[in-house]
Amino acid sequence: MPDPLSEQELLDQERVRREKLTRLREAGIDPYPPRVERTHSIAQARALYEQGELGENDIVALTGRMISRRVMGKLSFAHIEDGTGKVQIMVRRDELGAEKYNRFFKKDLDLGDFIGVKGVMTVTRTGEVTCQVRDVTLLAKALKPMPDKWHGLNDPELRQRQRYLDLLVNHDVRERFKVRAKMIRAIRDYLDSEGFLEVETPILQPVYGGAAAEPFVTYHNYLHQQLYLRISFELYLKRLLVGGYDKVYEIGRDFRNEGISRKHNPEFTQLEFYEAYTDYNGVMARTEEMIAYVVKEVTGGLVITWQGHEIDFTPPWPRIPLRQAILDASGIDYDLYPDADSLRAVMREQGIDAPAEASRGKLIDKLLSHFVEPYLIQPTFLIDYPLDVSPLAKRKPGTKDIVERFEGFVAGMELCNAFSELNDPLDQLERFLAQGRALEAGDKEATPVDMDYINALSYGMPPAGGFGMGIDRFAMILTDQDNIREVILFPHLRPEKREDGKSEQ
RNA sequence: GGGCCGGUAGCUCAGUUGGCAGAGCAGCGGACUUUUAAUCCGCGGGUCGCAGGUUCGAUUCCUGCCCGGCUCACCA
Repeated sequence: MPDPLSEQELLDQERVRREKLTRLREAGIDPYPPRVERTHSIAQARALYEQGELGENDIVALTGRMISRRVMGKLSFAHIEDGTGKVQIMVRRDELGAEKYNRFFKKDLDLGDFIGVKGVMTVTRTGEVTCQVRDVTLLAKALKPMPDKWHGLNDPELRQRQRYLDLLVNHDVRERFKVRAKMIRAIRDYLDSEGFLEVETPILQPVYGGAAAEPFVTYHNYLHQQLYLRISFELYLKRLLVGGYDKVYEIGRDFRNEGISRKHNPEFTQLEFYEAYTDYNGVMARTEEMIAYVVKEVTGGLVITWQGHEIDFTPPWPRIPLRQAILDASGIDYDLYPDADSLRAVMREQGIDAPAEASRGKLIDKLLSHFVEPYLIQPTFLIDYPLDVSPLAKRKPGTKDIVERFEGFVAGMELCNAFSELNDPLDQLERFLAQGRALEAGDKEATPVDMDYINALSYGMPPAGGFGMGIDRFAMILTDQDNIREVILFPHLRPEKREDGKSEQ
């Protein structure tokens, strides 16, 4: 890779900025001074001025990036921006001094530079709150030109790879991640106020489990131990129920070694909570309550717009048995096909892709994703799932192969997944063994047997309901985005290709 | 991996039915004391993704490749 700082590689505009840097240093000005004088954030200064608390004798020191400049001879206007907002500054030659104004302000400063200004707050003839500047200092020089001030940065690849530029220039992106943070804060507020304990469990796990996914594998050099990045928190959180906590939750990162798509990133943020002495019906009610609380906190109401759809989160949400939903949408009643082969046959008759190696549960899941999921725009619970794809869920009484499980769908996406937790250690062991056999038979998403978890269950786990939700997807819904990359600051990207064709990293 | 779309100045984009490569912003020089996408005058800036082919001539047409986006497949 060429040295990004070598003279050879400089663009014309970068070369000019380097020359300014040299001039500044020759004039005894440190372009990256260690100290900053600041009395107010921009938002504070504006607010105080508008409240009449900053008079014409109150000197403020403001800081920010210079994002626009309009030089009109002996008078100039510019805007500076910090993390709280932007404000216009007015710079007069006779207030700054001819030397400093003509050379320093007009020539050596560029758009993108961080500057400090001292002056008084005032309002211009056009009514804009403005800092009338007595002195200007350079806080940090920018050596590269900013993206287009009007059109911003559109190139999707640059926006993801150089997110700092995207954020710098695209204010809606900056706002989006504030909404995301607010959403997560509201989730914590809700769960904390309901008596849940926030915990942290291992990311590096000797045995992975709790979901159907391929893991990332890593290695501890000093223990000579193979480890996996977690694919879920589930088995650790339920150990905490055994330990005596009634309500626990964790918000953190899961890692799944799978494809990237509009709805998938290899590492993603998950919320899981577990609650003793309830079941999936209780969890459904709590889900509605929590989501409604968060939506209201973040947006102010319960109805939002997502990609042109009005979505109403007002509880209660419809609860539809999975079998019924698939029957209504596809005409296929999977109860009539008690094994994978017969179900596969009827699916293929209808021209639906039905892989030979898929289990009955996976085929049902295929029907769900094909016929049902894309159309569930309004919040909807599908309930009662096949047992063979739900190895940690409690069997529904009176059934053989149905479990008490629901998934919540919004905006055509699976948002959350929950069930009555299986707490029968012997049943759990049998299901683990079935998973283990599937894993050995080549199902890469099956999980291995976790004997310590069986051991924990053997000491007794209270009846409980558990819940998992993709935070990123929820953020997509609340920020009106249709690609998960837009709500992850640094989404996973394929390695950047160099000119010689070798990849970096 | 398949299909579709794209890659032209730092940024956002036009354009060439094959004939000197364009605009706005940004930059440089100048004018300008109430602008705010400031304005006005002047200037610089390009491997038109890469390679090959057709042609007197290719940024434009053809082939291959690279890179990216969307989508399908994959994916609980």
